Amino acid sequence: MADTIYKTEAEVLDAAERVLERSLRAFIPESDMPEIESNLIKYSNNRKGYLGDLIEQYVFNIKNNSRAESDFKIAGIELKTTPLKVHAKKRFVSKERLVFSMINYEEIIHETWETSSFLEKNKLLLILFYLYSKDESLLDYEFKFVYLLNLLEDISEQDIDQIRSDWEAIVAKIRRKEAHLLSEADTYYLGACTKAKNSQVTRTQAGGLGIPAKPRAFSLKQSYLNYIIQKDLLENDTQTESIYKDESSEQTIEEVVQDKFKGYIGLTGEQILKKLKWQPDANSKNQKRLIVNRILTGTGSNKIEEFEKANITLRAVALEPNGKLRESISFPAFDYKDLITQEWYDEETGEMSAFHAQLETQKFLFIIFQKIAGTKDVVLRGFKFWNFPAQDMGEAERVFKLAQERIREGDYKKLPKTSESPVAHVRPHDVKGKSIETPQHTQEKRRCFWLNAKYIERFLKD
DNA sequence: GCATGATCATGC
DNA sequence: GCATGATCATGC
Repeated sequence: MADTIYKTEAEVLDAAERVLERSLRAFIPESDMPEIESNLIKYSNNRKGYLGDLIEQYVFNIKNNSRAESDFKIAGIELKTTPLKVHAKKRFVSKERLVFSMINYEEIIHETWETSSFLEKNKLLLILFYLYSKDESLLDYEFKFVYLLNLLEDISEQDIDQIRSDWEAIVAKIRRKEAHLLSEADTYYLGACTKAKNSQVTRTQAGGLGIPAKPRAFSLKQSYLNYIIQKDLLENDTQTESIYKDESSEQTIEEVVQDKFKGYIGLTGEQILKKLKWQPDANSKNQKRLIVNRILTGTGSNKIEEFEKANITLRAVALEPNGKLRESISFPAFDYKDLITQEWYDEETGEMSAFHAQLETQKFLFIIFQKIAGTKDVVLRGFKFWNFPAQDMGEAERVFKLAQERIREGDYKKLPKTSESPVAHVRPHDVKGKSIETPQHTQEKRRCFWLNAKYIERFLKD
């Protein structure tokens, strides 16, 4: 049967919407099943690519040929399939980032955003969201949403400006021959995520003599995709507040934050409260955090739309009067039995351990206060966007694996201490007296990974 | 002064 | 009620 030729977006969309609340199996004739079943066994390591191929063939009636061009040549649409998982409160969240084409380090340095191969290929996306289940054949994944997304028209101007700025930041790093230092958390909405069958694969970067770099692809961050799912597809009220003044603002996230804090840097806590004309209920311990929320949103809300989309975690830190940082930075408590099953990086699926994912994808916004000697007050010194540097990832991996080893041995007295690594350690993190079960069926207090105070301190200096 | 263990306050 | 971010307490 000849390929179907699609002439308009509407025709493609009509064809796509037939999959809603159904799975692929319903589209495949019985006679083709034996071959597909045997392919499924053969391709078990690359199931996602095969899912896309099957959709093109059986849902859209297009034979798989060159994938370099747009999937629907005439309509100019790029087809994407991406997994969802169930979430208790939000119904569905994205299981992964949305991955685009590979970054060609040697070619991309000659591009501009307007002429970029990224924009050329991906400005019009047809995204099929399916509900993933690890026990099911991919033929039985149920499709939940079909979304035709025109990047330049459907995404707000602010967000597309930010995406452009992200693209430019990634390319600038590649131009500096620092492709080996790229991290998904370098940028806000568009990221450069790793993409390789195994972690040994490397690519030559621009300039020829540079250090080999991991292959990476452009991706829309999982956090950004989640926002699209909640707002555009589920039409949930996200209950977040934008930090932008109005829709015509052309600033990046960093510029908006800069503007918000400008009038407050150098003031004491007391002066800031006066300026905000606001008094918190009690002299509570998280007063600094409440002040920061107030400065950013005006209302004190702590759910900021742009921070959720970009996976930015806000941390208020207090330097000592002498400029030292006393407190380390904590991560969520881990479960011992779960932790020893995690792989730092799963070569087959590309999945990361929780700690690795936090370091690779999370951006921090540190709001830096300094204690004033002899008083209880503080001064607002400034702020710093930061993400875990790629060159320290190996050390984080070492601490992670050390923790796993000691847990497997049941040696809870010897979990990695501050003195064992310049970067990270393991320490208790729990409310009083709360214990959980270990792999050895004993009870242990809950613990988590921390980034050493001394390690963070040097990034907070201006 | 620092490392390590322990706990508080808040919001979901 | 619990997880999370923030901070305190203790001992060397």
